[in-house]
Amino acid sequence: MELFATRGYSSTNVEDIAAAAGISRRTLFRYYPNKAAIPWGEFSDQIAVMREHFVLIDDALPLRDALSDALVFFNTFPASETRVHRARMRLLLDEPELQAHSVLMYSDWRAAIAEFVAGRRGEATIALIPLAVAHAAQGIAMSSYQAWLSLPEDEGSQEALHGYLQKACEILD
Amino acid sequence: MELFATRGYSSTNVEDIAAAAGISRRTLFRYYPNKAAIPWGEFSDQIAVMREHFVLIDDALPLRDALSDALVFFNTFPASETRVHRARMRLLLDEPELQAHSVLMYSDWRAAIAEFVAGRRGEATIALIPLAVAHAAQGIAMSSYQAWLSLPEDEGSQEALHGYLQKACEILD
DNA sequence: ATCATATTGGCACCCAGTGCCATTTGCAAT
DNA sequence: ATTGCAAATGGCACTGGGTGCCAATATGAT
Repeated sequence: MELFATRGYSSTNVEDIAAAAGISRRTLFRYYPNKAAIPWGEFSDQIAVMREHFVLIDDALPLRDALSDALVFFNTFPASETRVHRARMRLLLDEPELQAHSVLMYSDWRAAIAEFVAGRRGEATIALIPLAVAHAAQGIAMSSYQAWLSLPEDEGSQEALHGYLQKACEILD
Repeated sequence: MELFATRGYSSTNVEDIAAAAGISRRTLFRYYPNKAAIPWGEFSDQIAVMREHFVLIDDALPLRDALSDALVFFNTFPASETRVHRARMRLLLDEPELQAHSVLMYSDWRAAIAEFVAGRRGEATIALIPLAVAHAAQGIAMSSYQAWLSLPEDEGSQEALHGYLQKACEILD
């Protein structure tokens, strides 16, 4: 992340990242499937946490509100990490190659959403509406982050992000 | 498209595509910014058509219905092209690298949607809700295509696709 | 026919990603 | 401590996408 922050993503080659990490290039590619996965870090591990959260949600809560809660929950982090989180998300949203890979990185995340929606509606996970809602949820997250990151650094609190997420959820029926 | 269909996307190298097109590799990269852009073809040209369509939409029509109409309109094609269209879309949705690039390819398309939504709401194009709706619209399109492509070939009519698009639009408020 | 300009192609190069195999490391059993 | 084995690591060579540079070729107006 330091290298990316100083030199930019595209002009930092994997060779240098490996050197900075004290491992060989070959070994780096055993930990990360590709360069784009590096700034995403441990993202996929967090999905399990979101899945657990879905189990606890009250069945009486309308779907839209449940999703809103889940999005807020998933995007909650220690306040002390706000700055680094903003830096990482800015990188992920600004760099075209990383933006492209987001759809793959979010794949399991969307599956978790689709699973929840499907359960609510008594449909298959791969049914039209669950898939569409999952995609829309990703869109809500991405546009909320875009709005949040365009805020000046000192206004980019976690609460502001949560506000955007809740607001953007209003596009759902 | 023939090469991709027979050998698959990833095991077709640009060298062979250029040879099949009767041009050099170097020249190919002057027409397409990268390999992934090749199967997308003239996609970006079609966005202007969608923009024109938005101008003609009745202001009284609720936003959701207007978007539904626009999606149906944008995904209308001569019935004779159904098979090739399905083949191309299957390629675009199945191949991970192409899936990843879809978010970049759809970028201008989303901008057109956001612009329309922003106009309706009297907001900026880059405001939260227009961006979120645009992302959601892309999700609606993608999940509709996924559903459509999982239909047996002889049931995958254009009307079926339009039905999915309209149905998926119901997730919007 | 001439000349300016745009298009093309060839070449060399950088970099991401991978298969293969040798080497090293960590760790268990004795 | 020593042996032995499996996992992790590193080196190397190779494929393939993408680009800068410059020469060659085609295009089209005068």
